[in-house]
Order: sequence, then structure tokens, then C-alpha cells
Amino acid sequence: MLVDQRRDEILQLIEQQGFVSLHELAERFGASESTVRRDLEYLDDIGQIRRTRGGAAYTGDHITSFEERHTTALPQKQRIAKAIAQEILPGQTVLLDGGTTTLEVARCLIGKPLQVVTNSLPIANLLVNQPNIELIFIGGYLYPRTGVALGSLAAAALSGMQVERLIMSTGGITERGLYNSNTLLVDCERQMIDAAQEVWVAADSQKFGRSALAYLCPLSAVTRMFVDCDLSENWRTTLADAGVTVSVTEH
Amino acid sequence: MLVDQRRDEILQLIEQQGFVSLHELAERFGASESTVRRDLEYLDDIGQIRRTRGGAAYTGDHITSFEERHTTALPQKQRIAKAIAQEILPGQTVLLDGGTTTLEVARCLIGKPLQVVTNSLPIANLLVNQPNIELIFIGGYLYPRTGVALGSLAAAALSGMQVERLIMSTGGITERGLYNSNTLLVDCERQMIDAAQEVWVAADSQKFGRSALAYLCPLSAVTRMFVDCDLSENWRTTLADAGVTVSVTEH
DNA sequence: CAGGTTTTGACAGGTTTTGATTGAAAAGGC
DNA sequence: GCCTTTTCAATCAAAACCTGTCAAAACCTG
Repeated sequence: MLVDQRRDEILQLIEQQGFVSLHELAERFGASESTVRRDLEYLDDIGQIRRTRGGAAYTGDHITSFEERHTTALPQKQRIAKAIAQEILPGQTVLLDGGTTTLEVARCLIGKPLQVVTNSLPIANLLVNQPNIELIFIGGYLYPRTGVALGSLAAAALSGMQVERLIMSTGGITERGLYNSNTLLVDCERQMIDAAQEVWVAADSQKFGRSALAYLCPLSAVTRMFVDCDLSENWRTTLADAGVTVSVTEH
Repeated sequence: MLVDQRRDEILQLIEQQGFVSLHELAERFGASESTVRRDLEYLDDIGQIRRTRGGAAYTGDHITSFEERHTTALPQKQRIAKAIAQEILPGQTVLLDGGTTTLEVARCLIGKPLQVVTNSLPIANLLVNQPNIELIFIGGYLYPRTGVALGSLAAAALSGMQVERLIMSTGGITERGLYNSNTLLVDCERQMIDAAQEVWVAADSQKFGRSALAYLCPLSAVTRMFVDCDLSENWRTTLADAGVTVSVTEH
């Protein structure tokens, strides 16, 4: 492998993960630790990373400058995300809605050969340079802060589309169905549901029983729901009655 | 095999993969390493690639990649970008094509109240959280490395659009017109030209007289061209004859 | 076809990169 | 505190790579 190519990829890896160990890099690139050490020294010299004992950390502007990484309930979301990602098979076409949980799902999908469709800028940033993933971005009016594309352009793009699975999260769930916080967002998500053969929803148990501003869809529109274990027997039967397959992630 | 054909294909390969090793090229084309070395030297001379130890890397309009962090032509690009940004008035609608120069333009636009349309992921990242800027992203197949959305989805989104100005850069300029390095990209850029009332092109003087793989449009399609000062009298008249207003940026 | 030019492959000599080794420095356990 | 483990910087020989050169081959051109 070429010197510059290796350094480039090392840099990308560090940008993505925040921190990478020397040992891991050496193994990954099939190079000696001496070599990786010299690469890190170089990247440190040009100010792109900061060396630390045992590895290196990223210093530059964060690509995913958004909130994330500091949100609460992260481990729970990661568990759910991992469970969802495991059920997605190589070669499939997946539509990823915006949101921190779906971003975690995207992280877990790295490495699998897939066709990914999304309207989320952070997810696009994460996946754009993954060699195995063919990435299609749904354009539209880019909503600040969340970085999600909405509006008529997004609707038009989605209307002619067919995907196997839609992965989305939700703001609240009642017996009536799913809710989210924003009307524009809900409009777009309805289009997504129409475009998908199966609708998979990530929902931590806190969302149950809570509604939100905008009604999205009935429970019956959902194919599978991934929740953490703290879900009452009551809810389980309600979901089952609506035809939703419930997957409970282990602790 | 013909020399020029081989060089073209080498260039294409490098553009596709980002990095290619000398050894791989020699094997692929059944030529000696000396020959490939000379080809790379030539392509480096005309600025299409950058030689690295053991092979070569693409220097075109990369953004996410590490290349960019070393290029020397940055101040020049920044001067041109600044000149363009100054001519854009508050409240206008601007379509920004992908590329490092247009990214610099975007940087200079921060703070102005504008409606910005783009198919470039890096530009979207830069502007998504700017309070005064309403950002619309053209979706499509997201091309790796450059982070530009192309393909039929992009074409569809552009076809129903009207903007005041298109800002784009180019890979090469001859009397016949403008060129760029990639067929898919050129298709999309033609749509952009159709959607815009005025077409503004950023072009450093090195691009003049050089063609690239794919033909884009005649000179007459361009409204204004922004170049740095080193432009021959000959070219100035050629451009003027084609009806292009030329703006030369000061040193 | 002869004479001249360009391109090609091979090779020698010099430079850069690499991986192994070694002793020193830092971190962690007890 | 003291000892063990891990990490680091420095050094060095080997390998990989580059530059420049040269003669042979391919290709113009008249």
C-alpha cells in the first residue's frame, strides 16, 4: 500500500472514531508499529491529529459537528441500533430516517455491502466514504440543527422510490399510533413509509404512552419494533394485536 | 497501445480509485515501470494527478481527502472565491456546484442572507447551521470522495428549478468550451446550467488550454468568468468574443 | 527507404521507507 | 515505594523506490 494512501486512511479512521490505538492501526494496515508510529508523527506534525499514549486522537473540526456523542441514553440507543443492524443482510436496500438512533444504526452498518438511502446529513457524512456502501441522498430543504432534508423536493424524490426496509425512530407512541415533533418531518416520514416494504421502528421504552405534536401513522403501519427490555406486558399485547413484531434487546 | 490512450486510462483509473500503485499500473497495461513512471510524471506536470512514492494520487477536486490539505494553489482559489462572493448580493438565490473552489466561495458567503442550492455534501455541511442561509440540497447518488450528488435523482430535482446564479469550477478550458473530468458530473452540470439565469465560472489560469475527459459546454454558455491575473491577451479576446465577461482578481 | 525523432525497457547509483531491536520513559498494580 | 508492563524514541540494515542515462525499438517524415 502507498504511503500517502495509508496516511489518508489512518486520518479518516481517526476522524471517524475520535480515537484509534496504535496496535489496532498496525494490525489493520498490516504494517509494523514503527511505521504507524511514524505516520502518526507526520499527521501530528501537520496538525491533523494529536498523538496520545498508545494511539492518536482527532483534533480538527469535527465532521459530525452536531450535538451527538453527548446525548443521554446513548448506551441504550446503541444496543437497539446494534440489534437492528444485525438484522440487515448484505446486499439489501435500506432507507434511514434522520435521528440519533438511526445514526447509531448507520454506524453499525459500516462494512456491510448495502444500498443506503437517507435524508440525514450526519448519516450521509458517516457513510459517504465507505467503499461497500452505495449511498443515495434524498435532497430537499435542509433543516438546520438536525441536518435533515424535508419539503417538496424530498417528497418528489421519495415518491418514485422502492426500498426493502425503512429504519426510523419516533417521538412518542400511544395506542393510536406513532407521533413526531414536527409537521414537515411527519409529512416526509409518511412518504418514506409508503416507499418501504417493511417499516422498522427504534423506540426506547420511555417513548411509550407519550404523544407528540404531530401524528404520524397507526401502529399497524409498523412491521417491526425494536425496544429495550423495560416494556410492560400490556404494551406487548397491544403491539402484537396491531400486527407488530416486537424485538426486545438484551441488557 | 497508444501513448495518449494509455495516459487517459491511467488518469481515469486514478480518478476512480484515488490512489493507484505504480506496480499495479505497469501490470495492468503491460508496460514497464519506467514507462508508467514517465506517464505519471507527465500527468503530474499537467497537474492532473500528484505523484506519490510508489504510485500516484488524484488531485482533482477532492475535498474529504488529505490531498487538499497539501495543495499549494489554495491562496489563489481563495482570492477567486472572495471575488465571486463579493458580487453576490443579499437575498439572491445561488446554485453552488461541487469542488474546492466553490467550497471556498461558500465559506465567503457565510453571514449573508441567501438562498443556497447545492449538490455538494461538504458545502451543505458548511452552511447547514448558518442562521441567515436557507439551504436546499440536491439529492442523488452520492459520489464517494468528492461528496457530490449526481445521477437521475439529481437531474430530476434540478429540472424543475430556477436560480439566479450558478457558481461552478471547471477542469479545463479550450476554444471549444469547458471540460470536466467525469461524464456523470458533466451531465449534472448541464442541468445546472439550464436551471440558472447566469453562469459564473471560477477558473485559475492553469486550466486554460487544457482539456479534460468530458466536454461540458461552449464558452458562450458562460456569463462571467473569474480568473487570476496570469491570463494571456489572446485568451481575453477569445472569451470576450464568446460573450463572456471576464473578472480578473488582483494579486 | 534512409535519416531523424520519440518512446520504451533496462540498469546503476542514490534516496526514502520499513521493520526489528534496544534502552529509556511512562503508566499501572501491589 | 518498587516492580512489571506498556509505550516511546533512536538506530540500523534491508527492502522498495526514484532519478538519470543509454541503447534498442517504434514511429514519423520527406
